[in-house]
Amino acid sequence: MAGTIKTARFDLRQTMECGQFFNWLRLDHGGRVGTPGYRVRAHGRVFDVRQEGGSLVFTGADSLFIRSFFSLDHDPAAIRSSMPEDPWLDRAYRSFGRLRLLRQDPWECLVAFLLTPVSNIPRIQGNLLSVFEKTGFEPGRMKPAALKRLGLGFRWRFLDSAALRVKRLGLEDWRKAGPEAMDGILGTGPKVKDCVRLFGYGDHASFPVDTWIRRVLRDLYRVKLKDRELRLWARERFGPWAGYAQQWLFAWSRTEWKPALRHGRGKVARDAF
DNA sequence: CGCCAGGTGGCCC
DNA sequence: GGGCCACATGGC
Repeated sequence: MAGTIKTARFDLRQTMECGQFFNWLRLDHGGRVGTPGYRVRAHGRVFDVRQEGGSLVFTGADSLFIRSFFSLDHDPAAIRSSMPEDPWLDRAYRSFGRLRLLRQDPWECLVAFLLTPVSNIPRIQGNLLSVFEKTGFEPGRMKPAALKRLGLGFRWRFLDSAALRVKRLGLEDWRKAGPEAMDGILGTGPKVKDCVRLFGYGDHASFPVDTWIRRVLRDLYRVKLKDRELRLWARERFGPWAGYAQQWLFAWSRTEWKPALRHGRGKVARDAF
């Protein structure tokens, strides 16, 4: 299974590396000209994909799956237009407006985001790879003793709790039960749940508030609200596609705002932008 | 080599 | 409900 799909306003690298999804490896392209490719593990499959100009080139999956996984039916320009005028959003959109929110599998997505609390993206990615190699993401193979040896820190308990819960229902029924099936699983606070709603269940109005989004809204938008209200404020402001705004702002703040903060002797927080 | 990291749960008041 | 704090390690 291989193929090519023409795309518009799509950037594979932004999509893979913006922080919504961790289950990929960059393929060494041996010095060839062109964008680096990725080996992707998602929905229990493995496929390779790279971008050549306006086209997505893939092997190991069929085009229907690729269209769905990469949300090629979404229209970023229309999504941006559905939101209000906003200089900060403009900035973020200018840099990351070609990413697409992926359609991830809810269970794989939950496993990944249970590894995120007080961690960092390189580590999350490494941890996720270890978990896959050890368990194949099968709840039945997620034994405490095995999880403890993977360098997950305190997060091994979260996976253990999730695996226990899912084993009780069965993976298929658990998936079909929707986001409420996360209730009672250790480690699923508001942030993790919002991420799984957004990235795993396709709830595009969801707006996860993490440390970077919190800073952006506080220091740049000058919104002084608690996290709980911030989520609603953002949903209200950005509308049914608020999840895209979240991802644009998140990716931008980490890659462009954060470095400027570090070099700015502490005071460029807002005015320099 | 300290500091910090896509938070959360369990206390205390 | 709000304000602490430990949580277990690795990345930089």
